[in-house]
Amino acid sequence: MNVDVVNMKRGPMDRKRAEAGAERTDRYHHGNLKPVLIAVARDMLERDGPETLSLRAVAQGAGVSRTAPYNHFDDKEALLAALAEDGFHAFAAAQREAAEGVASTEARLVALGRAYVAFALAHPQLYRLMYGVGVADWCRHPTVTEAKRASFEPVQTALAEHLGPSTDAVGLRVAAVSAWAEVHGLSMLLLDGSLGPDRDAAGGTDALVETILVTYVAGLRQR
Amino acid sequence: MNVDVVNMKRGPMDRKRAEAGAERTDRYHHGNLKPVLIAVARDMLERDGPETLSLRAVAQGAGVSRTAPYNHFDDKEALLAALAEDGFHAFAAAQREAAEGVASTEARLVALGRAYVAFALAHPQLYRLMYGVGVADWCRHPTVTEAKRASFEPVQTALAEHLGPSTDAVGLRVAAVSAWAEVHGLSMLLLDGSLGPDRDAAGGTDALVETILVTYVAGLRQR
DNA sequence: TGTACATCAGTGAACGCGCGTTCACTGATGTAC
DNA sequence: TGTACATCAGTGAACGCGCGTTCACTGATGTAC
Repeated sequence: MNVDVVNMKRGPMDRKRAEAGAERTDRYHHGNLKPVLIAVARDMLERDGPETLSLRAVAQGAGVSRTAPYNHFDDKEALLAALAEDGFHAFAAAQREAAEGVASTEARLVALGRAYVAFALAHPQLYRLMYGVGVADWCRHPTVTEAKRASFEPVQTALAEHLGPSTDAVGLRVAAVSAWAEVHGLSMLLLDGSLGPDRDAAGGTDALVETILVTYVAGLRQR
Repeated sequence: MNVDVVNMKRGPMDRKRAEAGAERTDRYHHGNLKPVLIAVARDMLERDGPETLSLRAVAQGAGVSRTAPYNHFDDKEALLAALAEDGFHAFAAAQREAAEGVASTEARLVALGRAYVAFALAHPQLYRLMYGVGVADWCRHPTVTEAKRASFEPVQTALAEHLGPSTDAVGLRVAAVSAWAEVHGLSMLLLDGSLGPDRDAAGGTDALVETILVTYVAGLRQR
């Protein structure tokens, strides 16, 4: 929990106008509620999962009345959408960072895969939300879909380089879907506990992931 | 909806003891409630998804009081577990059927993958439930875990044959996890709508799946 | 064959809960003059 | 600089709902004698 952020409210802080960088928050108008709601929701999401996250609990966690969030989000789904969108942006940043400065395309693809699974394992419930668990549809929130699409540019670039210009657009797209399926499937199986015994048998999660990624990438050229 | 099954109850049927094969059901003791609950729940699951399936609605759908299900299931999760377990048995049967009589190991692996994705697409919400959506844990229901494990025997056998005796137990296990991740990831991405544009670009869902499977299996030998 | 009785598998009422959301409101803020 | 006023962003009460589950009960069944 972002206890610090939450406790800023109602604290015995100065009643003067905020200095630059030091917001006062113990007032009727919170002044900073939207990001606080998102931060609290993100923490609660990881604790409870998207299926049972409740808007009322988020409001309470932010120290605000149950209805205050409606000044910032149309409804509960809009808050979930904001979480998912932020999630894809953070994921995209992690992907870019993983690819940075890795010259060999094989090594870059493996690094991207490693970062992919690491992100899912670090934020399990956020990852599930990003892929639609607990939400009927992201259709009403095209910004989520767009953020998702954008987050795949690093791997698409790496794949295009790796496969070379002889691979046409459709072939590239199919290869990207296949790679996506591999890491997404592996992440989901790790998250839902399907691979309990296999993690140990293969010498730990990292080793299992590494072996699978290296083997997968090695198999890419032969087509 | 299994309307026939449901409507059997309270119908103007004979009040005599059931003849073989013709159950009378319009009586205080339903006599057939457990399988009817499961059938109704399966239909409602596909309509509503595991997140929002309600035990009360299932009871009502079976034409029975809200509390009647508690004579057959400890709680809601036990009913969901029964659905998931049945799901894995049906999945296992589909896998065995797909593998049957296909001599070449490459073709058999592709056929198993095709049947895998086809099962997920045919029963999207059941498939999601089988992989833990809407349920905290299958730990309390080891029969589900066992049914899941057993359903992977066909692909494990095929993989062992395909890779040959030079592959050790751990290598085989890792290869199985990788293949599982590929088809599971592909299925989930298809189900959650992530591949909307890609289905068309690749010439339809079947073509996309086929290309990915063939390419994946072709890459298996080179390691 | 008849009867007592334990057991099974239903019933309806009720408990207690948390949920998303609407509503009329009000305190605080910032701006125009 | 002071003041009127529109707007913003909170409040608390309430609505209406569906949920899982418990409880005391009762009708139906099947079995032992």
